[in-house]
Amino acid sequence: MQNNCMIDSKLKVLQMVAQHGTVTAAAEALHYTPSAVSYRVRQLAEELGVELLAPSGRGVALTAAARVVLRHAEVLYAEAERTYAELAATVDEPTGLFTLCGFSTAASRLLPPAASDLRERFPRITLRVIEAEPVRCFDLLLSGDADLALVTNTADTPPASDERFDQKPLLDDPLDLVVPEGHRLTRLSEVDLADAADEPWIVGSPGTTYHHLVMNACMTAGFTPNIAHHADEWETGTALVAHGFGIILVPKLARLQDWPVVRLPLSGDAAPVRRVLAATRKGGRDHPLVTAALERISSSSTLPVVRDEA
Amino acid sequence: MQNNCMIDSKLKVLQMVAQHGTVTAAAEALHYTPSAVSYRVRQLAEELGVELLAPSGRGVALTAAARVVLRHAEVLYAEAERTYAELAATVDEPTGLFTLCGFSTAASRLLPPAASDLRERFPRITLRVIEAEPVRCFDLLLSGDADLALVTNTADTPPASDERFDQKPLLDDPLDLVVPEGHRLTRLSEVDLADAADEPWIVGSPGTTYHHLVMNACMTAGFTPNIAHHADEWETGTALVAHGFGIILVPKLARLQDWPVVRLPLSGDAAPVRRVLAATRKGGRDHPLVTAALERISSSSTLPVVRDEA
DNA sequence: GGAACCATGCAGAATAATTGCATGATCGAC
DNA sequence: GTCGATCATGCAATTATTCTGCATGGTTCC
Repeated sequence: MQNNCMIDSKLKVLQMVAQHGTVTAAAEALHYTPSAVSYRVRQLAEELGVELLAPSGRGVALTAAARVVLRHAEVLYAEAERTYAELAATVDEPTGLFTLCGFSTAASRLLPPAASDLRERFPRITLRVIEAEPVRCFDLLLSGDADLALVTNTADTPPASDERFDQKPLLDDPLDLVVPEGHRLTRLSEVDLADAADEPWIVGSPGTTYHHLVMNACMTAGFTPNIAHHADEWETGTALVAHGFGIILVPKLARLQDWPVVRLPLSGDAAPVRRVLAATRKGGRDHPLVTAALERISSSSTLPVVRDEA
Repeated sequence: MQNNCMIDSKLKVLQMVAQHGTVTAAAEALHYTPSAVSYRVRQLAEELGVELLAPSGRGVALTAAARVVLRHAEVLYAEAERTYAELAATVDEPTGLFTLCGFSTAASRLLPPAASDLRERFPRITLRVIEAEPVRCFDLLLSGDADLALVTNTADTPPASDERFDQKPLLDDPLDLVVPEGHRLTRLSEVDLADAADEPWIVGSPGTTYHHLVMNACMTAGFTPNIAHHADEWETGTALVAHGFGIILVPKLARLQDWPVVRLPLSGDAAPVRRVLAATRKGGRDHPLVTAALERISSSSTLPVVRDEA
């Protein structure tokens, strides 16, 4: 996808200062130096005839005028994205760089086939895949370093109402229960999450998305899990399970190493899922490369596709 | 008012090429050289990854992609204008240059008092008034050389649907009949346009707005005028009237030199008017300086104000 | 066929943006 | 309090970008 021509880059600088809170952090995100950022914001402020930044502590704070500008900037960027999308749709052979990003599992299981498919259908596009946490995915979208992101919702993730992004539910990734081989639950024909209420649990570190996900799932199923261990990677968790330290929940999308464990699909209404969202910059959802990528991901996935119109 | 920051100036260049048809004319309007315009358009095209201009005869023609870009550019500019307006409304003391323009009569009768009033209310604003034909007024708005224009509708004027402009009816300027002193019509207590059906008429040159205006008025009143002479300036027309060559219609707003003529207000339903419109760039209508200027013009005018919401 | 007009490319000039450091100011820790 | 860390900004030098002036090649009109 092309970079932001159309909108003056000074606005992007201001937006980055707003996003990252400090001039220095904005500079880092833009691959600039702090003094360049400072200079450009000052310049924008002069051209607009208003103050945009005010010193606050050792950093800066946005003025009311800056917030006005940023609110309108969202509209501008969305319109620019729609333009790029429309142009790409009218051109026979889109050209340029298209970057997909997504959290670990998505990056390993969903993005490579989609990218490969796109490369075949649009040979003149250079494709790039970045594995990044959801929060960083949104940063990548905003800075133009990525064009489509697969994310899950976390507490740090922008809300759906954020006018800078489009977030569309893409598919639901159900969670499987992983138990050691020969575990009592493997003898049941159908396993419900509540069946595992008395087991020792292995969850993510407090505060992580995975921790919340498991906790919420258990609460919904009607019990508070007995937390025996913490593990933040599937590999670690699976190893603990294999050695009989407890059980874990893993998304279907996640591939596990070869351990003596059994993956049990969960049934019942409370069967927990991890919802995968497709995020773009506002206005970029209809870009032909975006729709092609999402189509491919939806159609090739064995997971339930969310047919919701966000 | 501030110049166009926010939107990349390359878009303005493309818009100017579209508006003026040739690279050379666009360059002139932007105070650039043709090669600079050519360079910038090429650059925009490269950044967007599309062709924007194609050679056509000895000039250039816009591609479909260029038209797509321009359609979106209209939205961008409108949003930028709304931003400027909102910023100016939040700032206690607007600063900068504010330019009013209008056709001759408006420039001499309506703009000076409005400008004077603005200068008093906004001392830090530099005011500028430009007298220009309606068509050029729109060019001035587009190029940012003017911020508010008083125009009348002509055949060359952009239609109300043009998304680059806001055109709001401001006031109706009724046309008076000008006859020599002692003319038979001066003895009537009320004069209808139809009463002048048999007089020799002095109108503008064919094709001018004034010509159309008079012709339409007469047609509406139910007669085809007997055109004896053509005069494009009030001064000339009045002189001809004074010497008994015929009669003319002049807008109430127009001041006439001291000739032995009588101005007769017209009554009746068919009483012709010249509608004065206030034009701004799209989105600029709510700028505090614009609203202040229009308020002043409306309130100080003895002419019927159009209370229409355009 | 020639003159006028138009767009574009290129080298050099003018302009603008960016860096690298130095300064001053604030905050937290000890 | 004082020191070190963090942050923003200003300035001079460097670097990148943009613009001009002219030359070229194509097109139209007379």
